[in-house]
Amino acid sequence: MTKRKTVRPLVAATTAIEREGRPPVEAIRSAAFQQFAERGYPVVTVRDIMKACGLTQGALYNHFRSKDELLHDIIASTQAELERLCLNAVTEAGDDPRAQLAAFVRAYVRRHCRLRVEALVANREIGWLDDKRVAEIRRSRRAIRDVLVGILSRGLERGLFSPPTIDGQEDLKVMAMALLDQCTHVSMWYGPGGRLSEDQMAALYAEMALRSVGAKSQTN
Amino acid sequence: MTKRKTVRPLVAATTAIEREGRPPVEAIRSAAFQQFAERGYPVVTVRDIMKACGLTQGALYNHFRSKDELLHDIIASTQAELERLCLNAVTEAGDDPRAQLAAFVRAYVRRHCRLRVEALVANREIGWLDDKRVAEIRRSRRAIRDVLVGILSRGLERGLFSPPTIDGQEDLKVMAMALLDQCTHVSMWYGPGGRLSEDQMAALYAEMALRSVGAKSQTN
DNA sequence: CGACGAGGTAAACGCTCGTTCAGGAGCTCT
DNA sequence: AGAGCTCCTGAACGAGCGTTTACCTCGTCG
Repeated sequence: MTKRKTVRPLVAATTAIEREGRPPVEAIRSAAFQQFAERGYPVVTVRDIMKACGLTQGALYNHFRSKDELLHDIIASTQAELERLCLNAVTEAGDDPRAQLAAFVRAYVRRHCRLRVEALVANREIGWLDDKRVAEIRRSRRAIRDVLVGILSRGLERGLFSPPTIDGQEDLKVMAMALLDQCTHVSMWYGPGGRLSEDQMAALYAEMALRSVGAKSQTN
Repeated sequence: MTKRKTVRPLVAATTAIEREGRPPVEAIRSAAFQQFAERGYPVVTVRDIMKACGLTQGALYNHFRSKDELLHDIIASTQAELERLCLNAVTEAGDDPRAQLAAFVRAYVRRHCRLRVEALVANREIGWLDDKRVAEIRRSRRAIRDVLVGILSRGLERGLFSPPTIDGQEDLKVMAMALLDQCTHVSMWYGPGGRLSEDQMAALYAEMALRSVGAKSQTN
């Protein structure tokens, strides 16, 4: 078999010819999102992206310095918005770590259901960026994880959580990673075809998280 | 920037020049595993793989029909072994669904810690295979998920689990996916550098799973 | 009206890819 | 010794890649 012509979508996504009066930069960004999500950064060509929004290869370089920079542009904006969303959810949830954890998970899951294409790309394609940019994204991911670790450790201090222990000691970082993995990868399989709505998914995952960390009852 | 020369590893992995007396097919398989895990299937070239085991490009085609078939070969064998491992763990765990769930999760997590390179490739690179082969792998994944669903539903029948409900009803498939996502993606970040051993990871994840599904106590 | 710049086209460049193939080295058999 | 294998080499192939370039087509404004 020689070079593959068409690759099956890595995840289902709506296909549509882009650009209905939108400024071309936006059309390119959105077409790139679709294509990267469906088939993965390295196999999507500049020609593919530009054809999807009715332009030709060369026109990309009127708007972005390179294919790499296009990827960075869409990943970085998505990631920044996710970080902001998580922080907001927690600060608006009041003082109780149980409410904070539930709010965090709900917001995080809802977003990964609704914007699964964007989430998918941001999570899967970082590796193609150069070192400095990858470091920037990873900092943001660590920040999100640390928000979660913070919630867990406050809940533990106040005796509201009793998470599993290993040799009598908790490992909050690992627990936070486990919870995040669970919520993040909803974007790999959740689709409008499923039985559960976004809100139902959010509620289910929040409940599982509360149980995992042994949250004392009487909660929101 | 033109075509990228070197890409940062997507995940840390030991690098070593392969082939110490092993038959070349084995050396190729193992070199391919390393490289696919570190940098991803589409950007790893046939030349890369063969250089890593001290041969030249052309020699690949004495052992595999194509680069595609090499990928299929290593993914399929890994996946088959995972399926077998999961079934074994459950049947050896006796009759109690709580013990079955714990045994399943322990085996699954331990394996994804120990063989994280293999797990990573099998999970991330399926998309590059052709339709028939991808269907085969997905069947195996579904089978594993259904083992988990079976455990949950037996536990529910016997009143040993009380999982979260959505509008008064459980969704065992979604719960099973959530648990599997959590355990699978350990392979993305777990490393020998971490505080927890494989067994400790397995124990922690098993405990989280039992709590998530509301397993009644007196267990293991 | 004519200059100008923004933003498009399509050919071309240099490179790398997966794969093929003619040739050769090193075995084991007879 | 030499035929017949198994396996490897290294050049070659056609194709596709990201990017550059020369040119074209507008709408705007002095």
